[in-house]
Amino acid sequence: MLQFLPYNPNLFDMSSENCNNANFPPQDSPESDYTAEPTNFELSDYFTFDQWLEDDQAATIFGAVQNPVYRANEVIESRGIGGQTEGPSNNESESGRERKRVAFKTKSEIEILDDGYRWRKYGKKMVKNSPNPRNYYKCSIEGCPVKKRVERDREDPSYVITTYEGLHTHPSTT
DNA sequence: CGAGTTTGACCGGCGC
DNA sequence: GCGCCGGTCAAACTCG
Repeated sequence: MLQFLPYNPNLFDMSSENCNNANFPPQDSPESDYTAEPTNFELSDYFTFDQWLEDDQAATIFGAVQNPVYRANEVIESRGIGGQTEGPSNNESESGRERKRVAFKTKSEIEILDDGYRWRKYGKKMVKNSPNPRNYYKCSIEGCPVKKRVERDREDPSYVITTYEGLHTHPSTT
């Protein structure tokens, strides 16, 4: 069962050795590090989460969280999927990179948050069981495979759910 | 004119 | 096989 973790800036401290620590981010919240007890958190159907991202590649994605906009909007939930290798030539080849997926749920009036990258919208769909459309974006940098989905929380439209997939092959544009 | 957006069409996976 | 659904494509369009 997943847990709701109160926002803790240390969670996103990518500059420290935390990135190489197997316990990063913490699986079990140390009592003193959080302002509230973790509570059960029921995910929407939109995402399935298996495990925390553990390697420093996560920093590429989590870098978005270090952006002031995200901090201001209080990241309340973030988890990643361990990538699955696909196709005949599996992992470690430069073309068949491991896929990573990370979702953020942020309280925000606007849906297009500045996360340091440029995005090109390529699709919009109404999804079942939600009154809100889902928007699809690709990173504008040529050759960069990163995509993201943006939609409003079906239960609380004041929240925006952003899902990143893939790893940037370039530094952020800001 | 180039870059980004809009929007209906198209496609593949999945359950029946 | 068929229909549903989520994801992507691409032509037309908008904007600076």
